[in-house]
Amino acid sequence: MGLAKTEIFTDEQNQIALFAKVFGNPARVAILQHLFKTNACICGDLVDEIGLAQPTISQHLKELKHLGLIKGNVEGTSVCYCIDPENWTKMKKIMTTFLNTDLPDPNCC
Amino acid sequence: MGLAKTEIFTDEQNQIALFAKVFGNPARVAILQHLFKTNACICGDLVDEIGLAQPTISQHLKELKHLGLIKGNVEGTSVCYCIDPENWTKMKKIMTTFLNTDLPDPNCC
DNA sequence: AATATTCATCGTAATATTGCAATGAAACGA
DNA sequence: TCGTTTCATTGCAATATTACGATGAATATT
Repeated sequence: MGLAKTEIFTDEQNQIALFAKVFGNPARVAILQHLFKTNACICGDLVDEIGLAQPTISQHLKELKHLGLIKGNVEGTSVCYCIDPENWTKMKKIMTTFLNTDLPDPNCC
Repeated sequence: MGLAKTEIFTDEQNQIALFAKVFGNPARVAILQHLFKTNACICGDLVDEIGLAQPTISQHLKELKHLGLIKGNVEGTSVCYCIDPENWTKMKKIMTTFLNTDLPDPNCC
């Protein structure tokens, strides 16, 4: 297997899982945090900042881009990546709705 | 590989990744949502609610429990699972802090 | 005591993920 | 034009994940 049975879940549940999965690797978290911190767009600086090989960073960027959380612009030989504000906001809404579900009364177990 | 290089990241980044990873499967999202919805604790009802085999559900519950997000109480032959409010709140704080990072000025790329 | 119920654990097959070296492709400078 | 820089892509090895059948352990029911 190694493959989730997405058919039996709601679109919302699958979407939450997809977003969460992309945050499930510290390298991608670090990339996003760096993109936030530098505000300006960063390209291969990420390879220096984070201690991973260039193909590895490139692959993580690809996944973040595929989900729409970042976008990349070519600038000469280098590529400039940055957060996609609209999609980030959409994602945030979905995730926080899930996380903010009201806690049940503690008189449970 | 198949293994993230956790040594080169901060504790915060690794913790975010760990929490996110557990939400990265729709079955676990569905389990948590059901635990929230029913308020009362649920055991093997999850197997009926969600369309997965009992060992599969049991394994997902184990992972959620291992992270501390839920706890289980034995009640006769059945086991009662519920959200752990304190740890859920702690997790929520960490995740929302990450998600709520201020968006950079859009004059980027 | 014998059986049934409920859940955990083990073992396994199929697939996914992670990271890297090697190699391409595109744009720039000398 | 030729080499350099920057990034993407490919191919691979190691490991992780997902789901399930078979089985085990514990409690309840008869």
